[in-house]
Amino acid sequence: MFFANRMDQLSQDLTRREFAYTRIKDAIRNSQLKPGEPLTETRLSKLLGISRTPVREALQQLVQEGLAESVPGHAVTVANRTIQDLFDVLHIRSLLEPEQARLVAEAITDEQLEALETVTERLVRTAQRHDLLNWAVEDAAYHEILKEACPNRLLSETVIQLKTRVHHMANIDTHTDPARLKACTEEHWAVVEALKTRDGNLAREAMEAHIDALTNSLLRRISYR
Amino acid sequence: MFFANRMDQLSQDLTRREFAYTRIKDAIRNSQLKPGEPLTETRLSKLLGISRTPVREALQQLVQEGLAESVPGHAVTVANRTIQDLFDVLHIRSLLEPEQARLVAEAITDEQLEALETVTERLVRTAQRHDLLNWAVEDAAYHEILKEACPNRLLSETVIQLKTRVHHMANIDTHTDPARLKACTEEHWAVVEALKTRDGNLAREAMEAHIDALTNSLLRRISYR
DNA sequence: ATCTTGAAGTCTGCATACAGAGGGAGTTCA
DNA sequence: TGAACTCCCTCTGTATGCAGACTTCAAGAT
Repeated sequence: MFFANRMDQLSQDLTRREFAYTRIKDAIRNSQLKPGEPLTETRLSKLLGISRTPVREALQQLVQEGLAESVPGHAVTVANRTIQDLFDVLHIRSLLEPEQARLVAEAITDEQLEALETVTERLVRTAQRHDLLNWAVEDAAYHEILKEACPNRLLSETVIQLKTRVHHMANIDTHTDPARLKACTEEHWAVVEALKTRDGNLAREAMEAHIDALTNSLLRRISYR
Repeated sequence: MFFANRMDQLSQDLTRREFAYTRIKDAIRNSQLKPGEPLTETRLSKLLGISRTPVREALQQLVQEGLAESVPGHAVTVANRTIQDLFDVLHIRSLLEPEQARLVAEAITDEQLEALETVTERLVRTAQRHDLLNWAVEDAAYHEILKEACPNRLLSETVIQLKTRVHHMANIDTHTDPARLKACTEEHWAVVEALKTRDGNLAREAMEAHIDALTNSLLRRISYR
């Protein structure tokens, strides 16, 4: 279960709420908690070895982030996302991320560029091993750097929030396809290369290409069903 | 204070948490709670006549929506937004809302169009009276209809979320200028007219013009300082 | 056979108790 | 005078208690 080693709740300087939040979120992401499954406060608090209060607050946060759903006066359940939700997110990302790339290109520092290259190299390595778990971790780091480098922080935060919203669908997502994962990583490289030129339009186009590729891959995937 | 008549907490079928949430949010919006002001749980719970638990949950929600800020192990404070935040939000809106308008134009029903006209008429009336409070209410209703009519719900929800994030800055916003309020309302009309043609591009352009006007008005306003 | 009713158990929403952290005033020491 | 320390008070984070709502399942009524 997702509380395999529950001991780290004290070793970290996390609050119990943050502890519960990350554990439950991870469990949703790797499908240990399945869509539609009720997230009973008592059950979770027992599993996590803490009281209901921080669990309850963690659940509230998950609901607001769209990973869980709450019917008033009823148990919180794991959100049941559809393919359409994936497309909806991609559509919004296609509006936001190219512009984000443009802004970043015009503001990124040398250190940030370097960090971005390091992370992208790690993306390549995890992609080669088809290590989806760590690929996702590096992808998050990638976006974190973009967030730092983007003058419009809210824009970056919105992008990240959108991505987490459907992150637990990674298994239906394009990334289950090894070839697609490789291509996706190359697209990341292309964006980094564009950022290095500090040409806003180039970066925007590279990111547009990336989102388009994601969308097309997903379209192809569902047409095969 | 914002708890002027605390009695309606029972008359409504709201949970205590929702009650606290709306009260505190309204108080932030009309500046009864000022930016930077600490939102002590005990104090608020006494003011609202409820216990700390639902207040705490309401505060958490406000923090996640960006209306309040939380330093771990420290009191939640009212968010201190800057003019730059307004511009950041406008920038994102300029990316999202025109596309939303396009999607809505291609999907809106006759009934929704009618409802939109009704609301926009009310916008005109409140603008004429310079009734900022009710103007905001109607504006919210306007966006609510767009949300219903938009095939990409998440897009609409993101827009609304962005707007609420800086809503409490309405006093610095363009709307304090009567002429601007009138123009803004006319821009709403223009969008509705475009939607009536069900021409996606027309609607997109009308919305673009609206956001541009908002941005320019804000730019002019701050250059006068 | 189906609908109604009801009783037990569970769960949420809320209140409250408690411990530890943090901040401030006053005091002590340099 | 100023720096540091201590005590006190308040506040947050968390645990737990309690009441009402809901579910469930089965027995009884129609």
